[in-house]
Amino acid sequence: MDKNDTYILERQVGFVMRRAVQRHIAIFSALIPEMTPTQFAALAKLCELGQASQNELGRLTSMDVATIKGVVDRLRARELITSAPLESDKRRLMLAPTRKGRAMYRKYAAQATEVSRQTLAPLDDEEQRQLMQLLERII
Amino acid sequence: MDKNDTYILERQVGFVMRRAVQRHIAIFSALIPEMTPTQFAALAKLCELGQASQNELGRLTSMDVATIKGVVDRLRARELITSAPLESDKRRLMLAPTRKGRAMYRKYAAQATEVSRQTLAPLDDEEQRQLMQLLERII
DNA sequence: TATAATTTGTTTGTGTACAAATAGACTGTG
DNA sequence: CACAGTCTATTTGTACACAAACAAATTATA
Repeated sequence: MDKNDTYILERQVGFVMRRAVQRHIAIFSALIPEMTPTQFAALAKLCELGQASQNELGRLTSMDVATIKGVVDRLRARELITSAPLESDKRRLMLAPTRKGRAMYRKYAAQATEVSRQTLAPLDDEEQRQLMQLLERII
Repeated sequence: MDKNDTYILERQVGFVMRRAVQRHIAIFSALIPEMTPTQFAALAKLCELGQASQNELGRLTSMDVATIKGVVDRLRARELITSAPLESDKRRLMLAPTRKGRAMYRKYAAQATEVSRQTLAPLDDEEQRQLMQLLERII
């Protein structure tokens, strides 16, 4: 078995990305203990859109139907968003942020940007741009 | 509010990394449907080491104590690894791959390398090296 | 040596994440 | 109109992932 054939866990992209995500989540929960990255993503996107169906919000935040349901349930339980079936299409569940939800988003938007800044802090500006571009290409 | 102050989900490292990991996991489970990336990581590291305590294996694979316990339980249930308390230190649970576990590892090691290859396929060699190096620096 | 601190492992609870099965609502086409 | 296909949401089951609390064993130190 050649040296280059050996499987080395530490050199696999998946492993390295998993660890990078772990560090990112740790930074996030240190700066924004009130909610998870996923919850914030859904709330932020909904605030940006004004309103959206659950499915639509899931697609735009890259969450599976089952996942977005759970996230929406928890956001609704905390009264950060509301949901109501759409009159014109009774399959769809329209979501909208509450005043409290919008306030929460405004409160943490700057912090969320800071999370990204700290995550990328070991890199200089050019390297940060490179990393983002490379990541976007392997999505 | 300045344009640059606006929080744009799609431009946050965390969001982009989460999507890249999603794609990676999809590739993994297409090529290696028999086990998860996490299970394979633990099995691979244990095969590399020959044996290790549960805690040690967790540290080396970046898994939380609760997480590694679950992973170990499932690998043991499938008879890919064995576990036994250590005589000289009764706190420690020594793990080792079974013959079946080693066979499984050998069977999929090349496939696992292929998973990394396909994940990075959109990038040329130089870009792949860059991405890996940049990721390693933000861990 | 007694006990304080550390290490290892388990348990519980919460939160993603996805597959697969189901049900109800809509849309398009014959 | 009928009905096949599609879309939206829910439910169930499995698998990470981490925090916090706990017990047991070991090590360090007073």
